[in-house]
Amino acid sequence: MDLVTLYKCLGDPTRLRILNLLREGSLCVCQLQEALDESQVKMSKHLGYMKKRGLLVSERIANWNYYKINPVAHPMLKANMKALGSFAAKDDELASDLKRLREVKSQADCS
Amino acid sequence: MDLVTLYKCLGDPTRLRILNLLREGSLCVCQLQEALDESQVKMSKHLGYMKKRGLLVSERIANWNYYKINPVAHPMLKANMKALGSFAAKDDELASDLKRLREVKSQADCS
DNA sequence: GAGGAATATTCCTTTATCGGTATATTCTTT
DNA sequence: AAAGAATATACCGATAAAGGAATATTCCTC
Repeated sequence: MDLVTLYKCLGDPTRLRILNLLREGSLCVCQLQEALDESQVKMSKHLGYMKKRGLLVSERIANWNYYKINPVAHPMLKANMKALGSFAAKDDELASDLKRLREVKSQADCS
Repeated sequence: MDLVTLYKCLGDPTRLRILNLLREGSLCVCQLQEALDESQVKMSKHLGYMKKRGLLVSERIANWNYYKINPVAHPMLKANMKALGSFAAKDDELASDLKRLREVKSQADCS
């Protein structure tokens, strides 16, 4: 995966919000959808976009598709994800996304 | 300047090549143009794109317009520029861009 | 195998991006 | 003021992105 592709993936607000949540580990589409309060299509498309470019990997378990950051993705991704963490603390939207994710997770499991 | 905008700026091959050279400090359009062997319009447009978004600042001196990285740009930019440095050492194109820049600089001054 | 849930894909429209050609602007020099 | 150099802008065409609506796929359960 080349650097330009990596930055293109990062250069979209929805994808940044998704990646912010994926710092927490593997998540399925509906969890992301709920936490970000966005449409299913939008989620699926952005996840597909990043997977296609090697940023994410997915694993299907029953009806659910779990996405996570590709552990062998570009090293620059890890650095930016880490920086995103400290940025998220100061950013209202990213912070409340995380908060909502925790609520979503604490509710009934996807299964 | 927001994070998404920053990443959009980084998500283009020509702009990454420009930024790689601007790590060396302030450069005028014709120096960049020569070092990257690209058209004047292309250079000017990408520089304008980044300036408009707060990534670069410029200073006109006589006929020449010198661009440099905005010292007060997003902190994430600095981190990525630094990382770009180590990446450039391994990347053929970025490395030869730097080489050519040094040739350009060693030649007659712009003035 | 029929129905339902989770997800992906197709089609469409709108908007952004990129690069080129041609032209304009700005500044310097004569 | 005219010419030339360095740079910017306007306009155009091609391509990519982004999101919505509708539909398809996949897998589970009954």
